[in-house]
Amino acid sequence: MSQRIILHIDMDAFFASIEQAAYPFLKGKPLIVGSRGNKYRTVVASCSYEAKAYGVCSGMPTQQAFRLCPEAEFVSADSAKYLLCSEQIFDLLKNFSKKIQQASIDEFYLDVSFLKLDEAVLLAKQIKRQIREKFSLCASIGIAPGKIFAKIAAKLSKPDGLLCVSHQELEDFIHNLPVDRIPGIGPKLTKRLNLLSITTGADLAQVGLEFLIQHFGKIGIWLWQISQGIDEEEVDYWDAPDKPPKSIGHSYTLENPLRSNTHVFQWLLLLSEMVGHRMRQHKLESSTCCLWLSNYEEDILRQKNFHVPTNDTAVLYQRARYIYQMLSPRPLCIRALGIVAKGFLPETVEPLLPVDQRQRRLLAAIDRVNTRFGEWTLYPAFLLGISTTASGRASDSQFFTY
DNA sequence: TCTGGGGTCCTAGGACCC
DNA sequence: TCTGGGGTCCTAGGACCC
Repeated sequence: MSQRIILHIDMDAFFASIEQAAYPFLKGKPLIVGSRGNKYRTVVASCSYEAKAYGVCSGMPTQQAFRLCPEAEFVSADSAKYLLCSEQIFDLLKNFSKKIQQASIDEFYLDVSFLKLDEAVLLAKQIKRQIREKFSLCASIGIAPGKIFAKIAAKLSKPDGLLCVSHQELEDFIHNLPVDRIPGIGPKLTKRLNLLSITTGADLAQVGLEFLIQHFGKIGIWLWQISQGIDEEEVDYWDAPDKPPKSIGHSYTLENPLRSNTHVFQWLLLLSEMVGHRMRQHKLESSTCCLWLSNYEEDILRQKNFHVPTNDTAVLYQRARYIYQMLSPRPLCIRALGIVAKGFLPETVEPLLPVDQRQRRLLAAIDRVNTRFGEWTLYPAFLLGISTTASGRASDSQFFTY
């Protein structure tokens, strides 16, 4: 049987590089891209290599990042722009294989098993060149006989790298790999492995399957497979239907903590509308509502199955509010809150009751207005007075309530 | 001035039913 | 009437990823 050849294309400093390409004055400068809102109250979504040189990295609180690099430029993330660019890169990659899969906004897999290995290396060089010419962006590419090994190779080759691991080289590659470089092994698992004197792929291979199952259960099987170079997960065809999401949620960390129920209810309605709107876009209804709250001491997560699926903002809101009111004790002060919907079913074709049919038409009309004239053109009157960058709303005077 | 926001998958205990 | 075993669902929580 011929060996598989998988390419993992991993964009370098994706968001920051797009901003540098769009605004040339940012080129060559340390740049931090964070989420919308106060630039000192967020985390680094992406940063340029000039910023990385100061020790800045993704996921770091921006406060810490600015301490390391006070002269860094800051740009609020523009996810629509990054998504568009990601789609264009995906379109470009479709030219090279029918088996191509988007792994995240800035990562793609390409199965080119129909090529010889040296041809695959030439193709990878061609892809890098085309991405540079068309988008002024750098991509790192890993080539290996399995998806996870290609991904590791791409990460190791950064920035602007190309690393090919042949079938013959795979065993050495894995044996020399520190376990914390394997995607799926995070800080906790690394610590547990290290306590058992397992620090490399060679150690994983040496302790054997039985030992790994004994200590890690199902994850142990997966760890052993990695140590043996086994990864048979397929790359999807590019025209495979999109998998529906398993959950849809929104959360928001507040500038000032909430201390009154009225304010909590306003936020729950806002979040219900955000979640409901996205479910309606996906034509999904959910039966399980999950409420997440954080005060300064702990996170509280409560979910409840309501059996009757819905994507109606008002019903979602009632459910979130119900879960909130059932909390005992209820936190007196809330710094962040969120709602997640899960347990999806496809939207019912047409509700049976006239009252539900009217509500469905009303929601659809509101969604159409907001799609055409901008988010939050129409919104519930109960939200008057909430000022938030989370919703993307400007001032109330430009909008209409219902 | 000290940690965002969106997800996925897995595990484990309790309730409930047969 | 009591007890036990097995399966499934619900819920909470942990770990990880980008």
